Amino acid sequence: MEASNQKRVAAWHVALYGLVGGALITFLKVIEYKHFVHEFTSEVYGGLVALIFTVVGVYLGLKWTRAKEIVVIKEVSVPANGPFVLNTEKLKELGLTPREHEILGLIAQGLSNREIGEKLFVSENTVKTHSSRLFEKLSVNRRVQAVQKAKDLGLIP
Amino acid sequence: MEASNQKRVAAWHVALYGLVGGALITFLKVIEYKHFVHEFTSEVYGGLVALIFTVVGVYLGLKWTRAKEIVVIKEVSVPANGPFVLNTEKLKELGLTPREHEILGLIAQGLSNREIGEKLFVSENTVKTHSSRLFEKLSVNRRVQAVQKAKDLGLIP
DNA sequence: CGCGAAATCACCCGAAAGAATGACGACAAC
DNA sequence: GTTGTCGTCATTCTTTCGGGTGATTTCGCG
Repeated sequence: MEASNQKRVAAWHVALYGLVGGALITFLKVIEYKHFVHEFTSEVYGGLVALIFTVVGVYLGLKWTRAKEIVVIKEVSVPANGPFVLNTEKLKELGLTPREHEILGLIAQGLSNREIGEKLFVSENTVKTHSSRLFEKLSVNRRVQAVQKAKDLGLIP
Repeated sequence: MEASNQKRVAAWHVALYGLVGGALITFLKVIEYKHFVHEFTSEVYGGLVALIFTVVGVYLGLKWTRAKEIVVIKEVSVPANGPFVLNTEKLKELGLTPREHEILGLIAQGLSNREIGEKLFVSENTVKTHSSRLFEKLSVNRRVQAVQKAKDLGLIP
């Protein structure tokens, strides 16, 4: 869509250029028949034509490349919601072990300790131990708070 | 640094343009003295000059704006981070009462039932009743699940 | 080899949460 | 006036959580 649009614009400008050129040639012919050119030297005449067409050329060049400028956009965003990048620094800073981090993710999915235990093939008691240490490291005392804080810190999606 | 560099380039091109223009005028004078122009009509002569200077103009226009392209870059980001709009339809669809919705928000903030009761000046039992009905309407049975689902549905920020 | 970190599991206990049920007052709608 | 919804509160009971303590195994590092 972008490319075809550009092509259409270019074609339009070419046509415009042809029309302007034709009009100018006609104009030259007219002033010639009116003996306008005989009052000046061919030097001045050539200079006039050169000036006019240079202006036209520069104008067209600007016009064309102006369309190019728009296309040259560049992404420079930061706060956006990317696919999610884990905050490894915070992870280390808090001293979360891989297992604790894993369980944190499962807690965030709304699973109970028992369900987590079944999913990981460990006892519910083990899950409770992990989550306890997890809460301690996150300085929270409820799982909802843990989830909220973990999301803020970029530990979970 | 970027700006001064651009200025220097522009000045250079202006000078170049002047030199080329002078050279062409000299060229025209030479061919005139050699009776070159007398072999053609002034139309053809003007057309030639027009063609040459148009090409020069377009070239210069492209050259100038090509430098501009680099300047135009940056900007444009697509964070799509809306401030949060409440999904009123889902709210009605689920039949959540204002009170239930309010408590849902407090649950999402990690508050316990008791804390919510104190905040709203009602008994903890009332909070439990509300949250029970809330879970029923959301088809969940744990508060973390409720928070997760509510966020997905756009019921809370 | 000893030492520490990590993971595992167990037991206890109190608090919180969840499910179920019943009840009462206010208020709008029919 | 009857009906229905909403908010309020209570009681009972079960499950889940969270905190605390202790123990075992495994693994890597010095």
